[in-house]
Amino acid sequence: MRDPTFSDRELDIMSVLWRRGSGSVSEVMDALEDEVGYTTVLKILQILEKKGAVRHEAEGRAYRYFPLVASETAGETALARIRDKIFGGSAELVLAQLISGREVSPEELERMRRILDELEESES
Amino acid sequence: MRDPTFSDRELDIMSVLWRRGSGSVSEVMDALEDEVGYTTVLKILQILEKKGAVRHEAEGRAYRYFPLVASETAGETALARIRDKIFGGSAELVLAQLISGREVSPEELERMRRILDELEESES
DNA sequence: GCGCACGTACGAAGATCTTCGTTGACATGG
DNA sequence: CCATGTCAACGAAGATCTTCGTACGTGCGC
Repeated sequence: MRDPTFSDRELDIMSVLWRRGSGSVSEVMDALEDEVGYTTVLKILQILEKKGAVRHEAEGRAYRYFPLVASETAGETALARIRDKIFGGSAELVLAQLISGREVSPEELERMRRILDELEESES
Repeated sequence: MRDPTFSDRELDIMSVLWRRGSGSVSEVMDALEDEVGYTTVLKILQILEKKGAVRHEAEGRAYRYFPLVASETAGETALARIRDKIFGGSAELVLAQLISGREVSPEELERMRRILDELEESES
Protein backbone atom coordinates (compact mmCIF):
# COMPACT_ATOMS: atom_id res chain seq x y z
CA MET A 1 0.00 0.00 0.00
CA ARG A 2 1.77 3.10 -1.26
CA ASP A 3 0.96 6.34 0.53
CA PRO A 4 -1.61 4.92 2.89
CA THR A 5 -4.44 7.27 3.74
CA PHE A 6 -7.39 6.42 5.91
CA SER A 7 -10.84 7.88 6.31
CA ASP A 8 -12.12 8.80 9.75
CA ARG A 9 -13.58 5.48 10.71
CA GLU A 10 -10.85 3.51 9.04
CA LEU A 11 -8.31 5.42 11.09
CA ASP A 12 -10.22 4.74 14.29
CA ILE A 13 -10.00 1.06 13.56
CA MET A 14 -6.38 1.07 12.44
CA SER A 15 -5.61 2.92 15.66
CA VAL A 16 -7.04 0.08 17.71
CA LEU A 17 -4.99 -2.48 15.81
CA TRP A 18 -1.79 -0.47 16.20
CA ARG A 19 -2.40 -0.06 19.91
CA ARG A 20 -3.24 -3.69 20.56
CA GLY A 21 -1.18 -5.36 17.88
CA SER A 22 -4.18 -7.28 16.59
CA GLY A 23 -7.87 -7.68 17.23
CA SER A 24 -10.96 -9.70 16.51
CA VAL A 25 -14.01 -7.87 15.25
CA SER A 26 -15.54 -7.88 18.72
CA GLU A 27 -12.36 -6.65 20.35
CA VAL A 28 -12.07 -3.80 17.90
CA MET A 29 -15.72 -2.93 18.33
CA ASP A 30 -15.35 -2.81 22.12
CA ALA A 31 -12.19 -0.73 21.92
CA LEU A 32 -13.78 1.96 19.77
CA GLU A 33 -14.89 5.10 21.53
CA ASP A 34 -18.06 5.42 19.49
CA GLU A 35 -20.84 2.90 19.48
CA VAL A 36 -20.55 1.15 16.15
CA GLY A 37 -22.41 -1.93 15.04
CA TYR A 38 -20.64 -5.24 14.70
CA THR A 39 -21.24 -5.56 10.98
CA THR A 40 -20.01 -2.04 10.42
CA VAL A 41 -16.69 -2.85 12.05
CA LEU A 42 -16.44 -6.06 10.10
CA LYS A 43 -17.21 -4.26 6.85
CA ILE A 44 -14.52 -1.67 7.38
CA LEU A 45 -11.99 -4.34 8.29
CA GLN A 46 -12.87 -6.09 5.03
CA ILE A 47 -12.38 -2.85 3.14
CA LEU A 48 -9.04 -2.29 4.87
CA GLU A 49 -8.06 -5.80 3.91
CA LYS A 50 -8.93 -5.18 0.28
CA LYS A 51 -6.77 -2.05 0.44
CA GLY A 52 -3.92 -4.11 1.82
CA ALA A 53 -3.79 -2.33 5.16
CA VAL A 54 -4.65 -5.38 7.28
CA ARG A 55 -4.73 -9.16 6.99
CA HIS A 56 -6.58 -11.79 8.98
CA GLU A 57 -6.05 -15.25 10.38
CA ALA A 58 -8.71 -17.69 11.46
CA GLU A 59 -8.93 -18.05 15.22
CA GLY A 60 -11.53 -20.60 16.14
CA ARG A 61 -14.63 -19.62 14.26
CA ALA A 62 -13.65 -15.98 14.22
CA TYR A 63 -10.98 -13.92 12.48
CA ARG A 64 -8.09 -12.08 14.03
CA TYR A 65 -6.95 -9.00 12.16
CA PHE A 66 -3.41 -7.69 12.00
CA PRO A 67 -2.18 -4.37 10.67
CA LEU A 68 0.03 -4.59 7.60
CA VAL A 69 0.70 -0.88 7.36
CA ALA A 70 2.96 0.42 10.13
CA SER A 71 1.73 3.37 12.11
CA GLU A 72 4.98 5.19 11.31
CA THR A 73 4.27 4.84 7.62
CA ALA A 74 0.77 6.17 7.94
CA GLY A 75 2.07 8.91 10.21
CA GLU A 76 4.71 9.95 7.74
CA THR A 77 2.15 10.38 4.99
CA ALA A 78 -0.35 12.20 7.17
CA LEU A 79 2.25 14.45 8.76
CA ALA A 80 3.83 15.45 5.46
CA ARG A 81 0.43 16.39 4.21
CA ILE A 82 -0.31 18.61 7.19
CA ARG A 83 3.13 20.17 7.11
CA ASP A 84 2.88 21.03 3.42
CA LYS A 85 -0.76 21.99 3.08
CA ILE A 86 -1.41 23.68 6.41
CA PHE A 87 1.97 24.85 7.70
CA GLY A 88 3.46 25.86 4.37
CA GLY A 89 6.10 23.14 4.51
CA SER A 90 7.61 24.37 7.77
CA ALA A 91 8.48 21.67 10.28
CA GLU A 92 9.14 24.35 12.90
CA LEU A 93 5.61 25.61 12.70
CA VAL A 94 4.37 22.07 13.12
CA LEU A 95 6.51 21.70 16.22
CA ALA A 96 5.26 24.99 17.60
CA GLN A 97 1.67 23.92 17.16
CA LEU A 98 2.45 20.48 18.52
CA ILE A 99 3.52 21.81 21.89
CA SER A 100 1.37 24.90 22.15
CA GLY A 101 -1.51 24.97 24.54
CA ARG A 102 -0.58 21.70 26.15
CA GLU A 103 1.14 20.71 29.29
CA VAL A 104 4.49 19.25 28.40
CA SER A 105 6.31 17.61 31.25
CA PRO A 106 9.99 18.40 31.82
CA GLU A 107 10.73 14.77 31.06
CA GLU A 108 8.97 14.91 27.75
CA LEU A 109 10.70 18.16 26.92
CA GLU A 110 14.03 16.58 27.68
CA ARG A 111 13.26 13.63 25.45
CA MET A 112 12.30 15.97 22.65
CA ARG A 113 15.57 17.81 23.04
CA ARG A 114 17.37 14.54 22.84
CA ILE A 115 15.61 13.71 19.60
CA LEU A 116 16.99 16.91 18.13
CA ASP A 117 20.45 16.18 19.52
CA GLU A 118 20.50 12.75 17.99
CA LEU A 119 19.53 14.16 14.66
CA GLU A 120 22.41 16.60 14.80
CA GLU A 121 24.88 13.87 15.65
CA SER A 122 23.72 11.65 12.85
CA GLU A 123 24.00 14.49 10.38
CA SER A 124 27.50 15.59 11.28
CA MET B 1 -16.62 26.43 12.57
CA ARG B 2 -15.76 24.19 15.46
CA ASP B 3 -13.09 21.57 14.84
CA PRO B 4 -12.53 22.35 11.22
CA THR B 5 -11.73 19.36 9.05
CA PHE B 6 -11.22 19.42 5.33
CA SER B 7 -11.36 16.82 2.62
CA ASP B 8 -8.49 16.44 0.19
CA ARG B 9 -9.58 18.93 -2.38
CA GLU B 10 -10.96 21.33 0.18
CA LEU B 11 -7.58 21.35 1.89
CA ASP B 12 -5.81 22.01 -1.40
CA ILE B 13 -7.95 25.08 -1.86
CA MET B 14 -7.71 26.30 1.73
CA SER B 15 -3.96 25.93 1.39
CA VAL B 16 -3.94 28.34 -1.54
CA LEU B 17 -5.98 30.88 0.39
CA TRP B 18 -3.73 30.62 3.44
CA ARG B 19 -0.64 31.04 1.30
CA ARG B 20 -1.95 33.99 -0.69
CA GLY B 21 -4.28 35.56 1.84
CA SER B 22 -7.17 35.57 -0.59
CA GLY B 23 -8.02 34.52 -4.10
CA SER B 24 -10.52 34.75 -6.91
CA VAL B 25 -11.76 31.52 -8.41
CA SER B 26 -9.37 31.86 -11.33
CA GLU B 27 -6.43 32.62 -9.10
CA VAL B 28 -7.12 29.61 -6.93
CA MET B 29 -7.57 27.43 -9.98
CA ASP B 30 -4.22 28.55 -11.40
CA ALA B 31 -2.45 28.05 -8.09
CA LEU B 32 -3.58 24.45 -7.71
CA GLU B 33 -1.08 21.77 -8.61
CA ASP B 34 -3.67 19.58 -10.26
CA GLU B 35 -5.67 20.56 -13.29
CA VAL B 36 -9.14 21.24 -11.96
CA GLY B 37 -12.03 22.79 -13.82
CA TYR B 38 -13.20 26.29 -13.03
CA THR B 39 -16.65 25.23 -11.90
CA THR B 40 -15.16 22.58 -9.67
CA VAL B 41 -13.09 25.16 -7.83
CA LEU B 42 -16.07 27.47 -7.58
CA LYS B 43 -18.25 24.68 -6.25
CA ILE B 44 -15.81 23.76 -3.54
CA LEU B 45 -15.38 27.39 -2.54
CA GLN B 46 -19.17 27.59 -2.22
CA ILE B 47 -19.18 24.49 -0.06
CA LEU B 48 -16.40 25.91 2.10
CA GLU B 49 -18.42 29.08 2.44
CA LYS B 50 -21.47 27.14 3.56
CA LYS B 51 -19.26 25.43 6.12
CA GLY B 52 -18.09 28.81 7.36
CA ALA B 53 -14.47 28.27 6.38
CA VAL B 54 -14.29 31.13 3.87
CA ARG B 55 -16.22 34.25 2.93
CA HIS B 56 -16.30 36.29 -0.25
CA GLU B 57 -16.49 39.88 -1.38
CA ALA B 58 -17.50 41.18 -4.76
CA GLU B 59 -14.60 42.44 -6.81
CA GLY B 60 -15.81 43.81 -10.09
CA ARG B 61 -17.95 41.08 -11.56
CA ALA B 62 -16.03 38.37 -9.77
CA TYR B 63 -15.73 37.23 -6.18
CA ARG B 64 -12.70 37.32 -3.99
CA TYR B 65 -12.55 34.61 -1.33
CA PHE B 66 -10.95 34.96 2.09
CA PRO B 67 -10.21 32.26 4.62
CA LEU B 68 -12.16 32.54 7.86
CA VAL B 69 -10.54 29.57 9.55
CA ALA B 70 -6.91 30.19 10.50
CA SER B 71 -4.37 27.67 9.34
CA GLU B 72 -3.19 27.28 12.95
CA THR B 73 -6.70 26.27 13.97
CA ALA B 74 -6.99 23.71 11.22
CA GLY B 75 -3.47 22.53 12.02
CA GLU B 76 -4.25 22.10 15.67
CA THR B 77 -7.22 19.88 14.90
CA ALA B 78 -5.43 17.84 12.28
CA LEU B 79 -2.27 17.45 14.34
CA ALA B 80 -4.12 16.38 17.48
CA ARG B 81 -5.90 13.75 15.47
CA ILE B 82 -2.71 12.31 14.04
CA ARG B 83 -0.95 12.45 17.37
CA ASP B 84 -3.76 10.59 19.14
CA LYS B 85 -4.81 8.09 16.48
CA ILE B 86 -1.49 7.28 14.87
CA PHE B 87 1.19 8.09 17.42
CA GLY B 88 -0.68 6.96 20.50
CA GLY B 89 -0.89 10.46 21.92
CA SER B 90 2.87 10.95 22.02
CA ALA B 91 4.13 14.32 20.84
CA GLU B 92 7.69 13.00 20.93
CA LEU B 93 6.91 10.34 18.37
CA VAL B 94 5.34 12.98 16.18
CA LEU B 95 8.49 15.06 16.45
CA ALA B 96 10.67 12.06 15.66
CA GLN B 97 8.67 11.34 12.54
CA LEU B 98 8.63 15.01 11.63
CA ILE B 99 12.38 15.23 11.34
CA SER B 100 13.23 11.71 10.25
CA GLY B 101 14.32 11.06 6.72
CA ARG B 102 14.64 14.74 5.91
CA GLU B 103 17.45 17.15 5.67
CA VAL B 104 17.12 19.59 8.51
CA SER B 105 19.42 22.56 8.31
CA PRO B 106 21.41 23.60 11.38
CA GLU B 107 19.46 26.84 11.35
CA GLU B 108 16.14 25.06 11.41
CA LEU B 109 17.40 22.77 14.13
CA GLU B 110 18.44 25.77 16.18
CA ARG B 111 15.05 27.38 15.75
CA MET B 112 13.37 24.17 16.85
CA ARG B 113 15.52 24.09 19.94
CA ARG B 114 14.54 27.63 20.67
CA ILE B 115 10.89 26.71 20.43
CA LEU B 116 11.46 24.13 23.14
CA ASP B 117 13.45 26.62 25.23
CA GLU B 118 10.69 29.17 25.04
CA LEU B 119 8.15 26.64 26.14
CA GLU B 120 10.26 25.78 29.17
CA GLU B 121 10.60 29.42 30.14
CA SER B 122 6.91 30.08 29.82
CA GLU B 123 6.09 27.06 31.96
CA SER B 124 8.46 27.84 34.81
C1' DG C 1 -32.18 -33.05 16.25
C1' DC C 2 -33.41 -28.17 17.26
C1' DG C 3 -32.76 -23.77 18.36
C1' DC C 4 -29.80 -20.26 20.03
C1' DA C 5 -25.49 -17.74 20.09
C1' DC C 6 -21.88 -16.23 17.57
C1' DG C 7 -19.57 -15.60 13.46
C1' DT C 8 -18.83 -13.99 8.24
C1' DA C 9 -20.74 -12.32 3.74
C1' DC C 10 -23.41 -9.47 0.98
C1' DG C 11 -26.15 -5.80 -0.62
C1' DA C 12 -28.28 -1.53 -0.21
C1' DA C 13 -29.17 3.03 1.49
C1' DG C 14 -27.91 7.59 2.80
C1' DA C 15 -24.14 11.02 3.29
C1' DT C 16 -20.40 13.43 1.51
C1' DC C 17 -16.93 14.45 -2.00
C1' DT C 18 -15.50 15.62 -6.57
C1' DT C 19 -16.25 16.61 -10.96
C1' DC C 20 -18.15 19.12 -14.64
C1' DG C 21 -21.97 20.39 -18.18
C1' DT C 22 -25.22 23.71 -18.83
C1' DT C 23 -27.55 27.91 -18.11
C1' DG C 24 -28.08 32.60 -17.65
C1' DA C 25 -26.19 37.31 -16.49
C1' DC C 26 -23.43 40.95 -17.99
C1' DA C 27 -19.81 43.76 -20.06
C1' DT C 28 -17.07 44.85 -24.10
C1' DG C 29 -15.37 45.22 -28.78
C1' DG C 30 -16.46 45.37 -33.39
C1' DC D 1 -26.67 45.50 -31.43
C1' DC D 2 -24.80 41.28 -31.45
C1' DA D 3 -21.05 37.95 -30.67
C1' DT D 4 -17.68 36.68 -27.46
C1' DG D 5 -15.55 36.14 -23.15
C1' DT D 6 -16.01 36.09 -18.19
C1' DC D 7 -18.46 35.02 -14.34
C1' DA D 8 -21.78 32.70 -10.70
C1' DA D 9 -25.49 29.27 -9.98
C1' DC D 10 -27.38 24.89 -10.31
C1' DG D 11 -28.04 20.10 -11.00
C1' DA D 12 -26.52 15.65 -11.76
C1' DA D 13 -23.39 11.84 -11.99
C1' DG D 14 -19.97 8.83 -10.22
C1' DA D 15 -16.89 7.65 -6.30
C1' DT D 16 -16.15 6.67 -1.65
C1' DC D 17 -17.57 6.32 3.19
C1' DT D 18 -20.47 4.67 6.75
C1' DT D 19 -24.01 2.29 8.40
C1' DC D 20 -26.65 -1.68 9.14
C1' DG D 21 -30.33 -5.31 7.82
C1' DT D 22 -30.47 -9.73 6.32
C1' DA D 23 -28.90 -14.14 5.07
C1' DC D 24 -26.32 -17.92 5.97
C1' DG D 25 -23.04 -21.24 8.32
C1' DT D 26 -21.66 -23.71 12.45
C1' DG D 27 -21.03 -25.37 17.00
C1' DC D 28 -23.20 -26.31 21.54
C1' DG D 29 -26.64 -27.18 25.01
C1' DC D 30 -30.83 -29.44 25.86
